[in-house]
Amino acid sequence: MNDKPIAKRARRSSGAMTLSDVAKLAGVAPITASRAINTPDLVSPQVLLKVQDAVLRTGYVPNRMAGGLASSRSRLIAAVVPSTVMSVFMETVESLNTSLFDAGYQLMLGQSGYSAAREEVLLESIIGRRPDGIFLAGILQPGKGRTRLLASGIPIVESWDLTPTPIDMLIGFSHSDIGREVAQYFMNKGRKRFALVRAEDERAGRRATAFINEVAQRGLAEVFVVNVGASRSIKSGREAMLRILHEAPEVDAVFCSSDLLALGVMTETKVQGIDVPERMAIMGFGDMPFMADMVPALSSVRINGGDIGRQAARFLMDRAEGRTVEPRIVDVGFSIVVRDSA
Amino acid sequence: MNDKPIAKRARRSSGAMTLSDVAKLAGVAPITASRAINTPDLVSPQVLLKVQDAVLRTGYVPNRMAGGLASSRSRLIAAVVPSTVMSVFMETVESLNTSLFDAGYQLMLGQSGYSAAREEVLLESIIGRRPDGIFLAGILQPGKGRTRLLASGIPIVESWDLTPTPIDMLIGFSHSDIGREVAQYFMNKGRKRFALVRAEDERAGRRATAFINEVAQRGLAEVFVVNVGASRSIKSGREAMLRILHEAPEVDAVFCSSDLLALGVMTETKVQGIDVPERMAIMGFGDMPFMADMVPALSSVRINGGDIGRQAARFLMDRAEGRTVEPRIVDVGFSIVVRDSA
DNA sequence: TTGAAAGCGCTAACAA
DNA sequence: TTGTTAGCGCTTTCAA
Repeated sequence: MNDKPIAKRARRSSGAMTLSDVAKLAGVAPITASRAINTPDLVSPQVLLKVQDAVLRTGYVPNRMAGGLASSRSRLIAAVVPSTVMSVFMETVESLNTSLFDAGYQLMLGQSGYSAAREEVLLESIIGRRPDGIFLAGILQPGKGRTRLLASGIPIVESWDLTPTPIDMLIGFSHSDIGREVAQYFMNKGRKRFALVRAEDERAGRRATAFINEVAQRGLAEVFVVNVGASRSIKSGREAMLRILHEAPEVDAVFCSSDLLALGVMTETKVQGIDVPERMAIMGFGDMPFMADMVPALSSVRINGGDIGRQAARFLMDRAEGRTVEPRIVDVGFSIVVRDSA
Repeated sequence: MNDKPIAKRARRSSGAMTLSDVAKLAGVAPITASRAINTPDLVSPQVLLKVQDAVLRTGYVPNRMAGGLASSRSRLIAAVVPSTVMSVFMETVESLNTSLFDAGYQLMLGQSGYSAAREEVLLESIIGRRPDGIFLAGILQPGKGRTRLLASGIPIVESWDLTPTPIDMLIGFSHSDIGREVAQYFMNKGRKRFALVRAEDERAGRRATAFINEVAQRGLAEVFVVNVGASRSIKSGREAMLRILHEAPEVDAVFCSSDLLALGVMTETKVQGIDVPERMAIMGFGDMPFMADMVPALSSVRINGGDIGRQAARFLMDRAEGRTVEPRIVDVGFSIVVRDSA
C-alpha cells in the first residue's frame, strides 16, 4: 500500500502531515501552531480555535523525534529488566509505565536476559535514543556500561537493592535484612533445622548468607542449601524438596529465593504427604499475586513493586524537568506476609 | 575578541558528542564518518580505522532521534498489550523484543489496560514516535484508533485472533475452534455435564459460545456458565467452583478461560475433596509455564506465544525494510495439552 | 571513495 | 501575542 515517492527532485518528506501544514491551514506561523498545541495559554483564543480545527481536519500527529531533537527532551524513559515473563519486576514496570504515560512520557523496555554482554549493548542502544531517564531493575556493577551511563548524564534510578554508591538515584531494600528477619521469624516459631532453596543470583545469595549467619549465631545446626542454578521453576522447587527430604530429613523450615520455587517445594510436600506447616514451614520471596489463594496459602516476603515504580517515575520526571530530587536513596523496605505455609 | 558585528545566538546543543566531533577528530567530513559507522563497506580501510578510533576516544553514541528524523526510519517497534503482569501475552512480547533487538530495533511498550479510551490516547502517542511497526495483542475494533492507524501507513501486526479484515497483517488462531475442540475432547472422554468458568472478555466469549454450541449439537444438557467478570484470579476460580458444586453438582468437566482460573478451580476441588480428573475434569487456557508441574498437572490449551512474537518481528522488519510480506494472515493454531487434570 | 549542500520536522532564542 | 531565524544531529541527494 505504501507508494514510494517517484519525484525527480530530492523530496524526502515522510508524507505525513507536519506542523507547517497545520499552520498554513490555520493561517499562522508554524511556531504559533506549535504554541497552540503545546502551550495553549500563550496563544489567543481565536488562534487556538483555528489551530485546533486545523489539527482535527488534517489528522496531524506531532513528530516526537523532531520535537525531541529540537528540544533535547525525548519524553522517553527506558526500563531494563532481566526478563518479562513471570518476573517479579513486572509489577514495577507496570506501575512505572502507568505513571509515566499519565504524565505524557513513554516507556522503552529492554531485556538484559541475565547476560552482562547483552546488557552492555542494550545500554548503548538505549543511550542512543537519548531517553530522559533510565530505570534499572537492580544495581549496575562497575564496568563499561556503568561508566557510559555515568558519562551520558541521563537521570538513572537503580532499584531492588541498597548500596551507598548508586550511579544516581536508588529505590531499594536490604536483602541481608530479609535473610536475617526470615531466619529470626522461623526461629521464634520454634523451628530448629533449616534449608535454603535458592537460584544462582547475587541478591538471593546475600539473603542466603544473612539467613545462614543468623542461624549460626543462635548456635543451631548448619543450614542445608540447595542451589537450583538459573532454573527458577516449580519443577526445580520440587526436585529441591526431594533432595532435602533425602539428604536432610530433619529440616523443618525452608526459605526459597522465589515464590515459584516455594510453590514447587510446597507441591512436593503435598505429594510426599508432609504436613505444611506442622512438619514443614515454607517461605517464598516476591509474593506473587496469587500466592494468597493457594492451599495452603503461601507465606512470602512482600516487596511493594508498585510503589517502587511510582517513586521511580516521580524521581525520573522530576529530574527530567529540572527539579532536584531529595533524598536520592530510598529504602522501601519489605514485609513478611504470614499465611498458612509458615 | 569578537570581530563579527552580528552577535552569536546562544547554542542549544545537548552537550553530548556528535558525529561532527568524531569527524573532526578523524579528519574527515561528517558524512564520511557516518558511512564509516553505518556502512563500513563503502569506506576505505584507513578512513574506517581513523573513525573507529575517534569513536572510541570520544565515547560517541549516535543520536537516533536525529538519525530517525533524517532517514524517516526510527528503528523502533511499538507493542500494545492490555497488561504486563501475569499476562499470557508476555511470552510473545519477550520473543518479539529479543528478535527485534538482535536486528537492531528497539521496543516501546504500551499498556491499554482494557480501556478503549486509554487505548486511543496510547495509539496516538505511539504514532507520534513514528515507529517502523506496531504490534497489537489482539484485533483493533473499528473506531478512531483503527482509522488513525490505517491512515498512518505504519506496518501493523494484529494478533491472537482471526479476522478476514485485519488492518494490515495478522498472526492468530481461531477461538471458536478452540471452544469446539475442547468440547469434543471432553465428550470423547465420556464427560456428560459441563461448566464454563470465564472472564468478561470478547475472545473468551467466542470460545464459550463455540463450546456451548458443540455440546448442544450432541444433545447434552445445557452448559453451566460462571462469568467472573474482570477478575482473572485464582480466587475467582475457587469461588466459581464453589458455585458449580452448589448449583450444578452433576457437572463433571470444567473449561476455564485462563490457567489462573483453572488453578483456582483445581485448588477448590482439592479443598472439597473432589477427585481430579476422575470426578471432575479441568482444562485451562494459555498453558502458563508452570502448569505442567502442578499436582495434578493442569491440562490446558497451548498457544505458541513465542512463535507469534518471532513471526511478528519478521513481518514488521520485512515491511520496515521495504520487503513485501506474504501471506499477510497466518493461523498459528493451538494445541490441547493433555495432562493429569483432564 | 569522498564531500558539499540541503533538508527531516520541530522548538529555543530573540525581536517586534 | 505573534513571528523570524537558526539550529537540534543526522542522512539523502547530487557531484566530484
